[in-house]
Amino acid sequence: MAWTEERIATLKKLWEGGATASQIADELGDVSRNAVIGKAHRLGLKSRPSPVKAGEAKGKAKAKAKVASKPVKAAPPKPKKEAPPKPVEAAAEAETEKPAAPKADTATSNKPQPTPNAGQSSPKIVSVGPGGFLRQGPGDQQPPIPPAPPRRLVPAKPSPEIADKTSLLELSDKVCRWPMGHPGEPDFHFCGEAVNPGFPYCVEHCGRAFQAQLPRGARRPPPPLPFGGPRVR
DNA sequence: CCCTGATTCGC
DNA sequence: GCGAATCAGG
Repeated sequence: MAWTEERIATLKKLWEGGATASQIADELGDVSRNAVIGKAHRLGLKSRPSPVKAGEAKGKAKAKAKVASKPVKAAPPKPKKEAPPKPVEAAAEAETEKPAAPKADTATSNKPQPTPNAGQSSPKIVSVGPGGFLRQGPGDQQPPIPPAPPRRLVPAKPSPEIADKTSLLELSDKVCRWPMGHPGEPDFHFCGEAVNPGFPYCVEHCGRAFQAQLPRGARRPPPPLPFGGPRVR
């Protein structure tokens, strides 16, 4: 199966949405986990919680004589490139909104909701309130954790309600990208609320994704994040 | 063992 | 460019 534009778009969004390579591969179908990873890297997306340390790049590309096609391969000393000390700060993302929107994606950004669809929400997916938990299963993936929470959260008006499920193909800069459920499930979707200006999530999910740094003595006891969130000490 | 992503390298 | 094989950490 070739990598069509759609498949690539799906791969990107699922990858950025926090889905694992296996989940993405399963979602796309007809591709292996390795294919997904390889494609993701070729696309330039990479570096998400990787179990493997980036320390040494295993120069052990030993003799892979398995396929035994090229018997003699002159292996000149490969210059190992050493990454210069580069401070990791993807933090500034929260403020600067970059209009790097896919080509055929921006068209769906402005969609009216003629169907209120009241009382029709999926029973399995609940909107968690502050302090609530949303664990659907052990294999569930994490929402992207913010690298650097802003000091203050800007208040914004909560939208009345957007009952329509937002598919990953309908994501845009304007809607909340918080994943609901997990990829692969039929009703997996994204929040789709109007975003808190300057943030990738709506107001409610900003409250889950970002933890305000409160002055001493006014700390919040339980972090609302399921797990894996930045620990407040 | 299972899982994960990273990397290499023959194709 | 693609992805199986392989590696390495959890």
